[in-house]
Amino acid sequence: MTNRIEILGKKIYNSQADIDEITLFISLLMPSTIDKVNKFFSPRQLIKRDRVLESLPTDKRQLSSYRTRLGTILEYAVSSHIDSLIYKKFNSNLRLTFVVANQYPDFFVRDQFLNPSIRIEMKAVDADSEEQSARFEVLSSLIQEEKDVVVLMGWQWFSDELDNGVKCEYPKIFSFVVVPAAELANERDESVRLRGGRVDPDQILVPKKGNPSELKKDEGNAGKILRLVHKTRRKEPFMLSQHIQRYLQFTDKFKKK
DNA sequence: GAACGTCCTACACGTACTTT
DNA sequence: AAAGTACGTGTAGGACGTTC
Repeated sequence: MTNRIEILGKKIYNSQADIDEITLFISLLMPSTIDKVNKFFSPRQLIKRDRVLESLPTDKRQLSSYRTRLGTILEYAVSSHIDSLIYKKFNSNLRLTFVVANQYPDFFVRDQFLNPSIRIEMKAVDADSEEQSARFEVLSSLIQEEKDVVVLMGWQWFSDELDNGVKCEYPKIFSFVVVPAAELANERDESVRLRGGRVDPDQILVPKKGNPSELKKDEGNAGKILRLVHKTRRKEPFMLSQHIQRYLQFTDKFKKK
């Protein structure tokens, strides 16, 4: 395992890795990272009192806000652990950096010359939200097929008890998937087309409700993570790529019981 | 009941303009 | 000139009613 990571990392900083290898590389780094975040970061810094003593917002405007915030914090924690792993193995040949410009993507893995070798978009999804409507809306035209991956993580509140008996809760990441961004975007675009829409380089268009022959700009539904793969394609998973199949296994974990 | 469509909110800024 | 007000923008998300 460790050896595989080292081989892949070396290929990456020598610019010899393809997108499947890049996806695998990030995937292999995730389990121990998530384990660390769940065992140390989250119970230490995201802990709060019991739901009864310290309730979560129920007002939807607060809900949206705290989920966004928690997602960002988890992205920070996860990315920091990934970076400490690659720092140990590759020193300054590879590093995981934040993209500080407020735009796609979230992170670059940079090589020794600080050139981006991998571009990462990270999404943290709350299992308890009504419809997991985190979105992947990046236009296909902005995606670099050979470099871009999306990391999705599912999290939920976990109830626990301190040694002194105090009841508490903190978020735990229970699932993840790493997918080439281009594949996910293609799947989304295909879904838009199957619904009668059109994908341009600069916008996603969907049929108007009253008058389906007329197209209008998508309002943000196309990228919602549970809607990404069109239902007709979901019925025939063997037609889909391995990556998309793994993506569907990930989203299945969110389906309401 | 799942899938889809509509409309809403927070944040972290920004600019343009008015009041003190 | 400084402080305050009003509204704008892009990126994060959200609930919920309607349709299939």
